[in-house]
Amino acid sequence: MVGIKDVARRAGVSIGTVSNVVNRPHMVSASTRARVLSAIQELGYVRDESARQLRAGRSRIMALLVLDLGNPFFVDIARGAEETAQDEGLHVITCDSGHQADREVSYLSMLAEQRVRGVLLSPVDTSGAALATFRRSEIPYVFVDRRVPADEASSVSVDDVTGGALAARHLVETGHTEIAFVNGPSILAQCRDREAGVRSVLNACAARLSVLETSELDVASGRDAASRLLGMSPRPTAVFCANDLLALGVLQGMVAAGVRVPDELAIVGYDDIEFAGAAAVPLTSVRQPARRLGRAAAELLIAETGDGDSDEPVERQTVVFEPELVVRASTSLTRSG
Amino acid sequence: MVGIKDVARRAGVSIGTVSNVVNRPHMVSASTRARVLSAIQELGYVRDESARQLRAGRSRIMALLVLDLGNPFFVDIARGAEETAQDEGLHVITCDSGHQADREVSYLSMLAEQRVRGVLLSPVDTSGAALATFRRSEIPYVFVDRRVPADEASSVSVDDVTGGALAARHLVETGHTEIAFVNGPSILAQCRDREAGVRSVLNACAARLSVLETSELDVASGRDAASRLLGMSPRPTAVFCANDLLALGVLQGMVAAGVRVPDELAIVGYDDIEFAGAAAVPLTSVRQPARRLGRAAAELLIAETGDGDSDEPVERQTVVFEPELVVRASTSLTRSG
DNA sequence: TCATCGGTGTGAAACGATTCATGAGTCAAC
DNA sequence: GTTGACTCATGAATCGTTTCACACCGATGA
Repeated sequence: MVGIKDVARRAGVSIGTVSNVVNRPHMVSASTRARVLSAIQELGYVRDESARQLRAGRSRIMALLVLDLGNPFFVDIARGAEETAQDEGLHVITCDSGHQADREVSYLSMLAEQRVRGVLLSPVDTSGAALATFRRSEIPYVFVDRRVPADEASSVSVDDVTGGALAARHLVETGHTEIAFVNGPSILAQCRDREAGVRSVLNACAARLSVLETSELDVASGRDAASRLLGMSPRPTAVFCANDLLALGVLQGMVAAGVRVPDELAIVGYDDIEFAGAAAVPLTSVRQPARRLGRAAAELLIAETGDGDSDEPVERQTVVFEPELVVRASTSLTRSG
Repeated sequence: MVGIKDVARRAGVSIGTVSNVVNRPHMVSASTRARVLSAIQELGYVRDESARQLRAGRSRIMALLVLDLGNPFFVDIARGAEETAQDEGLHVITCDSGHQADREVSYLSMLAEQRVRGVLLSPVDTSGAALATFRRSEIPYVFVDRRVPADEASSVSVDDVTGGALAARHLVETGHTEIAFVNGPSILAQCRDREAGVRSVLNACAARLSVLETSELDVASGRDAASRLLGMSPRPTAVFCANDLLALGVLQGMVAAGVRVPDELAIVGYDDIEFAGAAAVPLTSVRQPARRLGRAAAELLIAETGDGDSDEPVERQTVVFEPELVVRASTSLTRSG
């Protein structure tokens, strides 16, 4: 593989000069520069980032480690992060832990070995066992879609308690008193918070709440939940799902079972992914500003890693966005039900 | 940041010994090994992959560069690739070109600088302008979801001509004679092939075909196409879309306009993403084995990069999977239409 | 004529790991 | 007591860059 010294030889200059041509062209006379550039062209020289990084001690890559790329919510976060990174001349690599703690650990250790500039992290494991070892690497990280105390790290999240409350209030206001909450694994803070929001509203009124916990936050789990809901008596008249994938699964199960939505069962999802609006019955959902989440997280991380020229420690920030309820057909009675 | 020499000093051994403990533990006596390991623990040493890679000349990372992570089809490909990579002790990083040639170029040059082990590539640009410079880096690559001549590179794809024909035949067989094909940008080989498949069937029978080309392969473009379809006269009775995102958009537009599906308009999608089955009207779709695609591509790449120990050039392979039609409600008349 | 100075280019010292030839020590066999 | 074989550990060379102190050169000013 052709290296800088091959270029130097070809152009008849020293390797230092080649490096200057590449990194500080103004320090090199026009004629030399032209000679070096054409040598680079002819040889097809591509600079070796690992050598560069070894010398520099820092990488130009930031990582985004998400819970589930199958969830378009996280894809939107990735898009937001990439937008910001691109503005700063950084690259983003996206890793998918698939909700598995061991994969999270494996990715984190790889990222530490790569000495990435920083990590945007949407962690599986709240206990921090995975993070405990990573933290020693001193690579900065920012939590995404998870609020943590500011002394631990910066974080960008959406107020899930409010989100849960929004959904619950909407169901109460549309007259439901028998409500189910299909929640994901309670190990996830998002799930616990959404449930807390739901309870805060329902405890204050006459509605009855049943909570069904699923093992995953995906469509298949939603279908499972649907069959469990069908077996309940009295059967709830409304169901709120911890995310849109669950809601789509529940909807699918209900449609298959001939249950009319929203007449016999109202459904509210969470995230407002693009597919929510295109569902069998367009889903009412709690919208999260995913792209802005990604942008903000990347900005915080960049601020934290700084340009390395100032020594003052950047203070950590906790950014919390507000969710928004989007009402669609899945909770709006159109015919007399 | 703590390096191998800090560990060596702490454990009272040479750096070579520390390296041996990490990479060939059996070559080190038990007592020394224990001493070194505890030094590593205490100091929180994390080996620097860039130094390692600089020495080794090769990376342990393979890249997957896809057209659009917002399309679950590509997420499934990523999952498949990761499964295979994990078995080989490699890591996958996923990059999203978002159908933009300039981002593709930018990612490719980053990957070349990183000296990744190889790239699984689902390219925007068929002309190969982006690839032309990348090819000089001599980093192996395998095409995913795009067939190319075997002398150019290995490739793993699905027979899109057959896929298009499957969809068209299904529509003809269910009695349609006025058929629209909502296609993505014809710059994409997949789109051209699917159209060819459609034409091969429709030319042989009495059906009439109109082709609508969209600028993107996403839900929003599908909605646009829907409004164009609504304005046509005679209005087609069936529409085949080049992927499920387009189909979902068309479906959404039709439902919003009060057009009954499938009674007034039958719809067929492509890819059979998970959301197709959960749509407003469950979509008939042409299924592609995305995960197997990813797995196969990763396997080919790994075979190609080899273990570096043998010099015989691995011959390139062209793997082609067969698509499969999945019939659902969007093309099955249930009431008298 | 001599010091100074900006503009260019050089060469060597890092960066942090891996690897390999070599050496030091131990033990068994002759 | 010498030899050979074997086990462990060492130290230096190496990977491909960047960076920095220094050298060179022609021009300018005193």
